[in-house]
Amino acid sequence: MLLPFPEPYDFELSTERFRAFGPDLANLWVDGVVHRAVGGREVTIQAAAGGVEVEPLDDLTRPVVEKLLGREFELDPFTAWAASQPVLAEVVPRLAGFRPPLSPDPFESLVTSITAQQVSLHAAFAIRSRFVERLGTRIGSVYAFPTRERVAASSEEELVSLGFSARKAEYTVGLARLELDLDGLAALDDDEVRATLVAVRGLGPWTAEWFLARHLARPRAWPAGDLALRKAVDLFYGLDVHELGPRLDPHQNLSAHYLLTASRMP
DNA sequence: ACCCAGGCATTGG
DNA sequence: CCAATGCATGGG
Repeated sequence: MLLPFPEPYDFELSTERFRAFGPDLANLWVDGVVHRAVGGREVTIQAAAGGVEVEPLDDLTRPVVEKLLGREFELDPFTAWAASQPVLAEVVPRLAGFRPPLSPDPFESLVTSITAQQVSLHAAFAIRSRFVERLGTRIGSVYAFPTRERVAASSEEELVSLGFSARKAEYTVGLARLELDLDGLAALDDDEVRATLVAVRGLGPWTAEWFLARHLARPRAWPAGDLALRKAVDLFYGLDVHELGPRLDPHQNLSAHYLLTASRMP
């Protein structure tokens, strides 16, 4: 069934992140089709005229797919603004129809970031794949990302056996067991979310900012500590990432995604 | 055999 | 309060 998206929308380009650094077992891309477990069922998503074809599409799967594909981003104001900006006036049209994917679940978003701290994304994807395979539930051809309950019940040694450092294993299990309403973070403003997350062991400024950007889709999220973003900003602008941030206000999040994606286009 | 990669907490000055 | 250090894996 068709889930309409505002034009333009380039599904292939937008889902590039699900395959750019190795297979993502929780967001599995196979031959132009994205597979994702939702509520114990396998959902398939593929490009279609006027939007994406989603099977099955119902009240349970629709909000997850909309979140996953970043349907909440308002691209028109961004592209109109970008047209008058240095660098972005060139970069954004080259990625016409790019809509950053989001992490539909807060726990998944945070654990994904912990696994990606410091190491290359290739290494992070490999480690995370083993984690998803071991602690997640297989639903057809895809895996449901491990639940918070399942991770809370697992041991740090088990995660270490999958390639987590002892520290990251401790952070991940600790987060799962922590008494903190992760869904409730959506009700807080940006600075409150930052303060709450940074107070959690293992979650620093970088992780908090990517949570704002990739889970909450906050327009002003700007992961200035991100190594790849620093390099992209230096490449395109010859500027320090902290200098550029305020100039992009209030479009930092989409700008960051476009710059990062553009920086790895051939 | 190195060295670096989309951080973070800990330790030592 | 800032600088230095260890961390585990994958790719070059």
